[in-house]
Amino acid sequence: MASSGGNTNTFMNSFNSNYSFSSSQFMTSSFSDLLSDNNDDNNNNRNWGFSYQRIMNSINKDEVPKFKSFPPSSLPMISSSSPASPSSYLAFPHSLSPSVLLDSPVLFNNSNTLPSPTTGSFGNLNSKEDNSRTSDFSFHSRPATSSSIFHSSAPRNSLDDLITRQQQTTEFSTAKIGVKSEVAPIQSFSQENMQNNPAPIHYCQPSQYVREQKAEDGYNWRKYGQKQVKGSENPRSYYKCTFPNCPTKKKVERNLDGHITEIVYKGSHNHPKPQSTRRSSAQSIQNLAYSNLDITNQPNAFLENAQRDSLAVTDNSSASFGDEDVDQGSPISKSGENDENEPEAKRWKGDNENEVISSASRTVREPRIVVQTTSDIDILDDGYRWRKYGQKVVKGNPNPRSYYKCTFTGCPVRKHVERASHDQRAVITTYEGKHNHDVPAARGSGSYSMNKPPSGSNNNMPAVPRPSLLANNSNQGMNVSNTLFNTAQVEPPITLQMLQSSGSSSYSGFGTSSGSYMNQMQPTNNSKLISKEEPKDDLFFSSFLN
DNA sequence: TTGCTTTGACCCTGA
DNA sequence: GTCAGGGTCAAAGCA
Repeated sequence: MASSGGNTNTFMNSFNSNYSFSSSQFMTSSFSDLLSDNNDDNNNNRNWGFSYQRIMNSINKDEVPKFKSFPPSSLPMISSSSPASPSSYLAFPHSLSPSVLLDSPVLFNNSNTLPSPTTGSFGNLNSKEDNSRTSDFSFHSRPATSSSIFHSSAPRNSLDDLITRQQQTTEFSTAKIGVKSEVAPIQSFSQENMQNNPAPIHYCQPSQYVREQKAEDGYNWRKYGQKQVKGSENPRSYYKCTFPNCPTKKKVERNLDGHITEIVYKGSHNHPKPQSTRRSSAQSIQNLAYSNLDITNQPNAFLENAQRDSLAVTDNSSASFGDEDVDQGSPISKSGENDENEPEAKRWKGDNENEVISSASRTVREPRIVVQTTSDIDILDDGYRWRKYGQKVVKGNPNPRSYYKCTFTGCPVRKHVERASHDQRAVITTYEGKHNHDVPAARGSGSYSMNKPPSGSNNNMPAVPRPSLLANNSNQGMNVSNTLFNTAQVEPPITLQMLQSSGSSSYSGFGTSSGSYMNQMQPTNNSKLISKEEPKDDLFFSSFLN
């Protein structure tokens, strides 16, 4: 954290996204063991699940493993055929039937599952994949997806409960934070890890992957282009929804192994999810998890569910869903409308904006799933509304710096966000100026005002709408974290790590200031999603510790 | 034959 | 005005 003179406050936040655990381990170890079970991988700056690879690579090839070396956590789809990073899998013992888990409303608590923003669903479980999973079932301890899927607030119990919670932890760890070496991860995986401890991995060739991925979210996509984006080894594929006149597109980045490292959705489907024969046997995760959250047809319902259930909305939820929701008064349904209201070029501008914003999230979640916003106004993490007015790669830092202005009329505050050159996991948010207004209230949520700092409080920093969990956070930390969170896509579930850390000072960065875990936990999508979640989690963890 | 992927070229935008 | 980069087009090839 640093101050750059005047009203400029620079904050740095560092986090580590590499936390996951083996279910097998989980099954045989106590949680305390899991908590204390460190893994050297954790010290390797593992950023699988980090689609920000290009930046990473450009930063320090020696320090930052490439995707080649560390397959990112993979798809948002729970598919054995998906070449998800081994590390991203949560293998279940034979004794624990996958089908049971899948069928368990507990495991996939629909209230907390979050579908792909635009598709309203996540991965599918193809029948053939089911076969492969019968003996070795694995879950993606995935980011947006997994988090969404496993992020449950409903009361649970027994094994499923544990698994679910553990999954939450996994997911959260993977997705969120950064505790890097300061905190012993429950277990961190890496490709090396997996090589040493071969686990059931179901790889498929990239091409195959692509094909299968087509229907993973329940929609049919046509690939219309592929590009090698600069600074990244990962080719980016462009897909269009094949439904006539459907404007939805998505960009998918895969690493060389074919693992999806990033998915960016643009627009929303204007049609029901096509019935697919492929989604059969085991039912797709999306069906299981989002049976009542199909935003495709009921976009508003999605957000409502998300809010009601304190769901973690995927990444740019704030920039996409949240953004659209808040900015335009009506939730998700706006996304598509937005597309129509803005010229294509501008929409893409907005997309880029999201790209930038979400880029940071790549460090914490992989792959990130972004619903492209069509608005060029973002409500970033801190509750204020920002308009991106520029982006630039400044000297000394290969990472692009996104520039934002507060959209409040007459407000001079600006900020820029960039990833630290020395540590791709560190995000630097620099604020300039003072807000001359209160935090704008989010439409329909009132969460902003609720979390708004008392008037007269230090207004240097954008007020951060964060509830109790953030009580210990400094504004500075919040700012940073907000940024991170905003990019994180998902409101992270509280994890065991958090529990552990909350009561231990050893967990540096947790609940403290910048770089704190707590900070990063702040939902990107603002308080609207966290308001109800907190109490639950508090109770949840309390009970868990007991 | 159909539908999809691949891939090089072109277009657009922003620096 | 130039250049770089991302997004899209569309022909060719494949299953």
